[in-house]
Amino acid sequence: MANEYRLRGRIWIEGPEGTFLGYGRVVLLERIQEHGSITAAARSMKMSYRHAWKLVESMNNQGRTPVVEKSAGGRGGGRAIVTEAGERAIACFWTAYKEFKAFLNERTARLDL
Amino acid sequence: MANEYRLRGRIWIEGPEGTFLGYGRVVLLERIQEHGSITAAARSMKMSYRHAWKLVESMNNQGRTPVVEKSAGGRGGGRAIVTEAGERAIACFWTAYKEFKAFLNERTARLDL
DNA sequence: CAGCGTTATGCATGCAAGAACACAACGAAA
DNA sequence: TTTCGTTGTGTTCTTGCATGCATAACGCTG
Repeated sequence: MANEYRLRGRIWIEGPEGTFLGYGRVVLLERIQEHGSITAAARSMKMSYRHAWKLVESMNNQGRTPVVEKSAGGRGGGRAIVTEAGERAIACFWTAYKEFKAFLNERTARLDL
Repeated sequence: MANEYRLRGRIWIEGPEGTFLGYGRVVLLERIQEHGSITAAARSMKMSYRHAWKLVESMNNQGRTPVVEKSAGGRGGGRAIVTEAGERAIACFWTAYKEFKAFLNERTARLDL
C-alpha cells in the first residue's frame, strides 16, 4: 500500500522587498487576464478587492517592469491588463511550480518513516 | 551579477490528520534531545510551552510510534526524551530538506525574469 | 454634464494562531 | 511528607492578515 505520509510544500519567488510571485498571486494575474479588471478577478476567486489591489501593487512595485497596467475611469469604469512582463512572470512561475510538484512526488515516494 | 530574484519555499510531511513534521517541529525535537525537557526546549527557541506541548502531542498522535516519551513528576520535575522513532523522523526530514534546498538553489539559478 | 463601474484608499471589524498567564497533577528525593 | 520543577490544561490577551464598508477620483459615453 502507499505510504500514509506525504511530502508537501509551497514555493514563491522573492525580490529584494519580499514576496514577488506566489501561487495566489499568479492565479490572480491569470484571472485579471481573463476578466480585464481587478474587481472581477478578485470576485472570481472570492478575494476582497482591497487585498487583490495590494497584491497587484506589490508585484508592480517589485518587478523591474509592471506586471499589470491599470487605468481608472473611462469605458466600463476602468480596466486592468496583464503586461508582457506579467505573462513572462506567470510562465516562469508555473515552470518552477511544475518542477516542484514533480520533486514533491518523487520525494514522497522515497520517504522512509 | 546574481539575479535579484530568488526561489524560496518550505516543505513539510503530512499524515492523514494534517502536518506531522515541519522545520519548526524538527528543530523542537532536536532541542528536546539536547535539553531533556519540553520546557527548556521551548524556552531555548522562544516558543511558549503551551505551543511546544501541542506540537509534541500532534506528532505523537500522528506517528505510528510516539516521537517523544514524556513523564511528569519525579527527579527534576519530569522529563521528555526523543525516541528512536523520533530520531529517524528527524533524519528523514533533514534529508528531504537538504535536497529541497538544493532544488531551490539550482532552480533559482535558472530563473528567467 | 450626469451616469456608471472601476481604480484607489482609509478605517473598522473578524478571525485564527500563538503568547502569556494561571493553576492542578505528578512523582522522585531529601 | 514536604519540596521542586516539569507535564498537562483551561482561559485570556496580542497581533497579523484579510475582509467589509465607505468614499474619492477617474474618464469614457450617452
